[in-house]
Amino acid sequence: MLTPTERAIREAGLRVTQPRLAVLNALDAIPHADTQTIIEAARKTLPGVSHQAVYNCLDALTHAGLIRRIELAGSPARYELRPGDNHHHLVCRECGVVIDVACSKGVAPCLTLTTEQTQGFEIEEAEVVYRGLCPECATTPSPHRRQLP
Amino acid sequence: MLTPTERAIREAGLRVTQPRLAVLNALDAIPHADTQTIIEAARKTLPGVSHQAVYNCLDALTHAGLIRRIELAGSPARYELRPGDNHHHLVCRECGVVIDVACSKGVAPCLTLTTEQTQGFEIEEAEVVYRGLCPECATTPSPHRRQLP
DNA sequence: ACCTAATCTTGACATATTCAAGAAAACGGG
DNA sequence: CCCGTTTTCTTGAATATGTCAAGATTAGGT
Repeated sequence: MLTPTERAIREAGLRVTQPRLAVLNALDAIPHADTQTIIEAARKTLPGVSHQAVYNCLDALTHAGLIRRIELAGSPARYELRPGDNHHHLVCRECGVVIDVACSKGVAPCLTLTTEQTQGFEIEEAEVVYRGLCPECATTPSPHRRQLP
Repeated sequence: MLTPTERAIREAGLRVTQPRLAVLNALDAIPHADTQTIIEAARKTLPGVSHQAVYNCLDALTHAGLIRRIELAGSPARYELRPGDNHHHLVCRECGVVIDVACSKGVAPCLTLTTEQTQGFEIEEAEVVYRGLCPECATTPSPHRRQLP
């Protein structure tokens, strides 16, 4: 008998291994974790796992569609579970925190391009990132990151 | 008498320097150039310019709002001129080419979030990335990048 | 239990970016 | 036009993130 997580891995055509379970557990516990954080979290359940194994898992699980890679300016790659559900991200430009925001319109109307606009591209997905200040950074004067002097 | 480019640099509170002009010229000639490409292009007009100077310029000009940084999964940072005009990007997942696409709706309707959705964030901008295959990669069988075996 | 392919470990390597100290350049005032 | 102050650049090393490759181990079908 397989757990749902194990079943999902198998159904993606991948073998169920300790590093993969550790990575998925880490992502379940820490949404939008960056690579370093995932490595550290995975080592709590699987002490000696190599960083290379974690990179391999992240690549394999991303290609399999079980997780999704989020790349944001100025910080290492982050990953999240359940790429299928239709949501986007709010990113604080000061502290880098990422939170989910549901897409209010289902299939978002302005994310549909005309044939003329796509210029022959076959569009597969649209990704939206909202940038701004989180409540903490908006109220705190300045002692944060990446700000002009 | 200053050129428009020089005036823009001054009005941003920055000094007009050879490296900054070289970087802006490079970006004018090569839209969506990555850092390495910018360094090479800048050295055509200013032969010995250091990579560090180019990084400094890119940071300063980004903070000043004269250029915009675009970060895409798996490739180094890219930059573009005129961040103010309302457009988004189409990215080929095989060859990495980036092209502009105008936002068809002016102020895009679905990019407006409700107060409940923003959870206290002060949103400053929304960024949209469309991913897919460019015409060349869509018609060519496979000998490209980043594809599962 | 055995076999084979997939996956992991190890350690070096590659690439992108940042740090820090001194030298050079920009530009406002004399 | 030259000087002084401050910004910016050069140089060279360091850090961070991610990749490569060879051999050992493991998963899972038979």
